[in-house]
Amino acid sequence: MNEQQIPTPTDAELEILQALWAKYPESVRYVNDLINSRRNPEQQVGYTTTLKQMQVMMEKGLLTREIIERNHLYSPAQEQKETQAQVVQELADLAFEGSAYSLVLRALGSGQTTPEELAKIKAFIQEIEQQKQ
Amino acid sequence: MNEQQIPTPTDAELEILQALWAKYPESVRYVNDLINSRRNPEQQVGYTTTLKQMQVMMEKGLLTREIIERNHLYSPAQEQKETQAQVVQELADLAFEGSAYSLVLRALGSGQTTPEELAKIKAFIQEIEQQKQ
DNA sequence: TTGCACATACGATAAAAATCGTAGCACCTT
DNA sequence: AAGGTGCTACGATTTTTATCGTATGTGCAA
Repeated sequence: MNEQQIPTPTDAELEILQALWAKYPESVRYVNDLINSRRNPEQQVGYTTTLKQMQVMMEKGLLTREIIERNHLYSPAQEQKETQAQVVQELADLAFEGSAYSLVLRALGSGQTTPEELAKIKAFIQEIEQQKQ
Repeated sequence: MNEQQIPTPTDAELEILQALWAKYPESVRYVNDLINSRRNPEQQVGYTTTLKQMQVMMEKGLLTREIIERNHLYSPAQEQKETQAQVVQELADLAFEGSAYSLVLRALGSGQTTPEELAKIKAFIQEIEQQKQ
């Protein structure tokens, strides 16, 4: 029985994945430091917490591990874009009646996108439209 | 001390909100039925579960309630678009390094958007660009 | 007026997610 | 060789989220 299916990550797991997508393979120490550098002083998380989290993630199939000269180095099991597609789909189902379209509209509506980004998005849409025909 | 801040909804709470955005004010029964109609037979949820959930949501400030002729009718406390903007932002932070832009790209990349929707998105971007200058 | 049929309130429990404490091992430094 | 430093393993606990059982109330139909 090949356990093919990878569960979609929880919030804390996404935080860890984000650290690893930026650079991998990497150590627990690296991930823990990076995470804490982005958190308020009040909600820093202990090293063993991150360690345990990553061990669990390995069991779930979210991470892989290699041991090089006694160092444990972890990597994401899926590519960033796969996981991202997964979580976007999930959010669309949960809060946008399954429509990626209205999710996009909402994201654009936030006004946080720069003119350059808007231009790139338009270009990307052009591309898709080209392909489709 | 005016408790202004509304917490971002959990998954189960979003499911309930989605039911109410479609039509409100409405009863617990309505919400429970609608939710179950969208779920597999195995994971149907009991009436009291939904009831409890909605009572908690009221305490959190996510829902409001009015009592009309002994019927308890609930409504979302926030507009749909506000909550949606909130959860999109949260997901962007968690899985897209805070960038709504790359979230949009990923959502578009899923290939689930129809040509019509793509056209509308382009039009919407035009609008934003107009406003900005 | 008895007793369903349905509704709410609320405590309890279950399940899932997140955090931490402690033990134990290896290596370095003195 | 003794102690310090830094790591992993792993059980336990805490916190949050989700689900449910039971008690109780009210109107309506037989």
